[in-house]
Amino acid sequence: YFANIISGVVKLTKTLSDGRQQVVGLQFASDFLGRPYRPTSPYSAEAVTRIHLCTYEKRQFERLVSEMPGFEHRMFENTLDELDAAHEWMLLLGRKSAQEKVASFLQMVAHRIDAVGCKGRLPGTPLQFDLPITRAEIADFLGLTIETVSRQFSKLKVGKVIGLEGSRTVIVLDQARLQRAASASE
Amino acid sequence: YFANIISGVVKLTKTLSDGRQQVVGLQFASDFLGRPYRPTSPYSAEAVTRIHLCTYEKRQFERLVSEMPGFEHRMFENTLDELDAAHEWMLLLGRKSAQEKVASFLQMVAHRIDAVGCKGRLPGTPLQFDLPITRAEIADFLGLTIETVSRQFSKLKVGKVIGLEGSRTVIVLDQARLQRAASASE
DNA sequence: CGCCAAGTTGAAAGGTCTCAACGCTAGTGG
DNA sequence: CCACTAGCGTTGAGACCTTTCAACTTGGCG
Repeated sequence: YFANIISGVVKLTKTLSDGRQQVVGLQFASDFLGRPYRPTSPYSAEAVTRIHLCTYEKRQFERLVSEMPGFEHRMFENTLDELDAAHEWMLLLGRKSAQEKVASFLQMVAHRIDAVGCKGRLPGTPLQFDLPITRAEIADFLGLTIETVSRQFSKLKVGKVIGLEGSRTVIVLDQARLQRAASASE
Repeated sequence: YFANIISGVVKLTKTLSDGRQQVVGLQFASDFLGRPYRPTSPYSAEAVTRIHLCTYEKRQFERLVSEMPGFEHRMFENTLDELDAAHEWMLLLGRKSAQEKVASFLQMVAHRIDAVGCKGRLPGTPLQFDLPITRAEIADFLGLTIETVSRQFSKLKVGKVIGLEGSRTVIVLDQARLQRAASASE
């Protein structure tokens, strides 16, 4: 089966035989799910929020490919973008410290939310958003433990870089400092 | 410019502003280089051996796309495979120990070499091959330091899992144990 | 009100990194 | 022919960061 996400968030994970898990992708509204041209996906997908999907079968996918000229092209471009994102994530996983990982994560979420959610946000207003996932899932995403993620959140909070309301709501107090803490690539 | 690799190995890297580097891909003979539909690649490419390329311009690429019906489709499938490989690598970078990383790396190279190089190898013969890259590059690939990579090679050698002739030539003595040391995904 | 899951915090253990010294090999020039 | 040098690789010791294990707190919900 294939699907497009209408609303909600889906995580793509890979797991080692002893249970260690790594999130290899987060898919948001309008993103595609499934592995074309293969019988099975090399990863598992799991909803992290309530979701609405638009599912269709392999057959229908093939019909779309053959009948809509631009369809496969668009899929191709999306896949190229996903590959770029994966590369960026490899840099994070391989070379960044826990502090940088968490800061980068917050920036990514802020960016995605900003692009979608709060169009009417006033410039200058501190950016605020809700994390779509739990600490455990963030840890699996960043290649860290829950405790380390929690400690880094606390550090950023104490340093007045972010504010927290409950454990899900994040307010970016100092975007410049968050940016620097994330150590973007050259 | 775009290119296909005729022979040799190319590494794709991303770098942080302070110089930390991560190899995000290794491209071998017959693989494609370049980022379609974007003015620039989000990574840099560097030859790690003497290479032969077949280069062509953006224009020619576009002509290939429009004139050869199956061309873009094949590119798409290759990209999907690269994405799968990237996901596998994210699991390695985020969740595996140094020991497992090095073992996984050796397995990957052995597999790639086996598929291409020594077709006439007798079953049962210990698999032998030359590493295409230096310790420093392996370290950048695995998200480790040179020293840690070196230590893990030594451990595998002492444990009789592999043998080394010089620093480039590797002989796999115990494929089963190497497999286990690599902790493949479920 | 009390329970359970999620999150936080502390202390100790462990793994990887850093810094430093040393070894090996190949190319160079005397 | 051979010391010499430079680059790559190995090894050791200590520092540092993340993990592990444990206790504790918070928040949502019956």
